[in-house]
Amino acid sequence: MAIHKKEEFTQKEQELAAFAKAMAHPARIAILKVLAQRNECICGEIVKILPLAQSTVSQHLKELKNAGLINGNVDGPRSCYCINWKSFEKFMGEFSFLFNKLKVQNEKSCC
Amino acid sequence: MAIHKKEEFTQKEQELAAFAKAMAHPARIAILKVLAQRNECICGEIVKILPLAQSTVSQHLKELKNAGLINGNVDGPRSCYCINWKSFEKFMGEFSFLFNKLKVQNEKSCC
DNA sequence: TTATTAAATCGTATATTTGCGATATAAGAT
DNA sequence: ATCTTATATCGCAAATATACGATTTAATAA
Repeated sequence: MAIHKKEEFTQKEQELAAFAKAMAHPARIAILKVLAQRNECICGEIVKILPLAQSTVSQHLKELKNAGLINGNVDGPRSCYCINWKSFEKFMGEFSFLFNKLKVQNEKSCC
Repeated sequence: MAIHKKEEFTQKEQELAAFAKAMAHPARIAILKVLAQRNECICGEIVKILPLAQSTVSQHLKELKNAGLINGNVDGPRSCYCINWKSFEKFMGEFSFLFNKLKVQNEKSCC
């Protein structure tokens, strides 16, 4: 693209899009699932489970962390990740709010 | 990437990722908002509202339609779009189910 | 029929994402 | 101090997404 126009949209629109983007890859959905299922925050476990190289998984984890969907902290020689439920709920709530609210006043779709 | 590995993930993971991807751009969030707010399914209206060229908007609409998030039908010389509430609810439900369910059994995050 | 209008599609430039191997970093083990 | 193990980061190649102008398509208006 010539110029990226993302900044011409509202803050909220950009935030929701960024949240969606963080989940817009099956590998990251799979990572979130694994993190959500375990009581312990695995790290190398994810690499074993996913069909991807270690460096690629690390990159996906970084994206999820940057988006605020997961937390991570170093634990000795390894890293420990887990879902950031607060931000997750915040975004899910915003999506539901945005669309559910509107749905009520516009129940009948015209096409 | 050398080879795209998306098909190595489960069907559900791919579906959720595709849904998220459809919303992973502020322009598409904005389009969904406009469609949700109006009782009538606009078309050229969206072009007027968004800071993007007509062809670009058309492209975004196509993506939303392909992802099943909106419906569209030709109405004379113009096109009419609206939110596909059913598929929207389906996906929102799946996300909530996946993560809310897991959250209950894993309330305490370790980091 | 020809012009107008609305929207889709094509072609193309540029930006971003995805993926991997290689390398770096950092902590614990020997 | 050196080796091992776990993870992060770098550099690069290939794929995909974003954006636009130009063109096409299709329906209504003149």
